[in-house]
Amino acid sequence: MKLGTLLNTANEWQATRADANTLVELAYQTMRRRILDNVWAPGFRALEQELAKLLDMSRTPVREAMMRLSNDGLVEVVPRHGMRVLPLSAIDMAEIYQILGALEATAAELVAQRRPSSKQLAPLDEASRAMDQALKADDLDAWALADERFHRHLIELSGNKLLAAAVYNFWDRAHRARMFTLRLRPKPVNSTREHRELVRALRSGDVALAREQHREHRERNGRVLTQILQQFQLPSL
Amino acid sequence: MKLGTLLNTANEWQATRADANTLVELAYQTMRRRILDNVWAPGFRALEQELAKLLDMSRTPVREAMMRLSNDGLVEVVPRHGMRVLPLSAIDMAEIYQILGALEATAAELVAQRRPSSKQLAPLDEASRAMDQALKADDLDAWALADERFHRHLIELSGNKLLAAAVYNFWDRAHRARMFTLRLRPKPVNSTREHRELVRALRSGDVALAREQHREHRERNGRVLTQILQQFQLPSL
DNA sequence: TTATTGCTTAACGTATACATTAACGTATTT
DNA sequence: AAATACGTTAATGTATACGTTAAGCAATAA
Repeated sequence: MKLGTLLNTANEWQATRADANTLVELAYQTMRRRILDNVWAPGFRALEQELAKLLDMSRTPVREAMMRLSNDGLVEVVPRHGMRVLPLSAIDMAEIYQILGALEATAAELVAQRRPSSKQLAPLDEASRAMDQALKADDLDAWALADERFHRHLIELSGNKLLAAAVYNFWDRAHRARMFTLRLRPKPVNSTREHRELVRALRSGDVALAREQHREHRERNGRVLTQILQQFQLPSL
Repeated sequence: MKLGTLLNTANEWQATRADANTLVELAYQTMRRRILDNVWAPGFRALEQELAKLLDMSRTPVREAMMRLSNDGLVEVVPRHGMRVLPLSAIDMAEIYQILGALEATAAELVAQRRPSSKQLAPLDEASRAMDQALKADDLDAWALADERFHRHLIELSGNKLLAAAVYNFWDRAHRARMFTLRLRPKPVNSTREHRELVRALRSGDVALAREQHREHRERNGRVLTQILQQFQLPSL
């Protein structure tokens, strides 16, 4: 309780976002989810008015939500053509994974610098185990969830809030492509090993190693994804 | 004509932002400039209505502009207290420079990978020369401009547009602190040398060296800045 | 047939009216 | 005197009306 209070006073404005029962928030979350879940596939178009009717509100909150999605890089808004869910080109994916490589590697470095306790690293181990299990059970969705859990916890451990926010933003952009290619690429049998190696580097406080390991991890990831996108000629994924 | 048309169809929406004579754009640019130039210092507060009157427009475009500034991390919007220009804590600065270190180092790496021609690197040399000159003339403002030119060109050379956009965003956030500390810190006599060394690494295509050099360059930068902020106890800069 | 011009109208940008919320002061109670 | 409850009101959130713009089409001229 005490802790919660303290955290809230620190940045209460963030709280006003996620939960706030404002219509803008509702519109934003709804539309974002539909895009990420590919219910509104890339190329999907809609006008302010239609969306307003669909969401049962007026154009104003829809507009604001559209602006936020546009800022997130999920849609583009063209003056008389409404909003259009952006396709994800292979080029975009390559760019995004370069960025993620840079940011997450830095996060790993920061974690290693902090000499994390075993307790702090436990969730990473847990996630690694879950990934293994999911892979054995051939449950790729569970694998993806555990993978995300691993990376999310790593980012949080870095302590750099702005970095975390930036990373999450780029994750969002890549999310659809990741899900789409999940079943098209070779089984991620090496991923778990790479994660375990990273944890070892973190535990030993080997800053440079942690950084490089994660950098390469993400770079490999990006290459695989990009190649698949190109292979499948998914011009408008 | 033909050419223009073709270019427009490619990404006309980008054009609609920078120039578009829309009131939102006007409000956004005006307010952003005032914040970056410290006309509206950190802690400055204003209500939608006041701003609307000030900018001679209605609340609607002001609202949208405020939202964009909030997304940029320049202001926060608290429901019944209007907009408040955010202070820049030493912690924020440290976080930002960690991010910039990661992103710009990756940019340097990408440039080195591309084996840039002398012609492509020329603007970097020019900027370095201008920095030297400015330093000799004791013109810190000119120095800062040349420094920014150098870094901007480097980023552009990387070819990663998303990375560039991300970097520019974080530059904006750090801008006020940079300007503020420009005259409080020791003269950046080493900066030019560091830039020249980086250019050498780029020219020779030494990917790892380029990356590390830029990383450390930004990290030193960040440390200096952060220390000054702490020293001067600028709790609400 | 093809290019150009003007008209129609859908969509949006902006203003404004209205509803909702919470901050603040006041009064009442203990 | 302190605390709490309540009403007032300022500020925001949302809806809607209105004027402007440009996309698309049709008609006309080359």
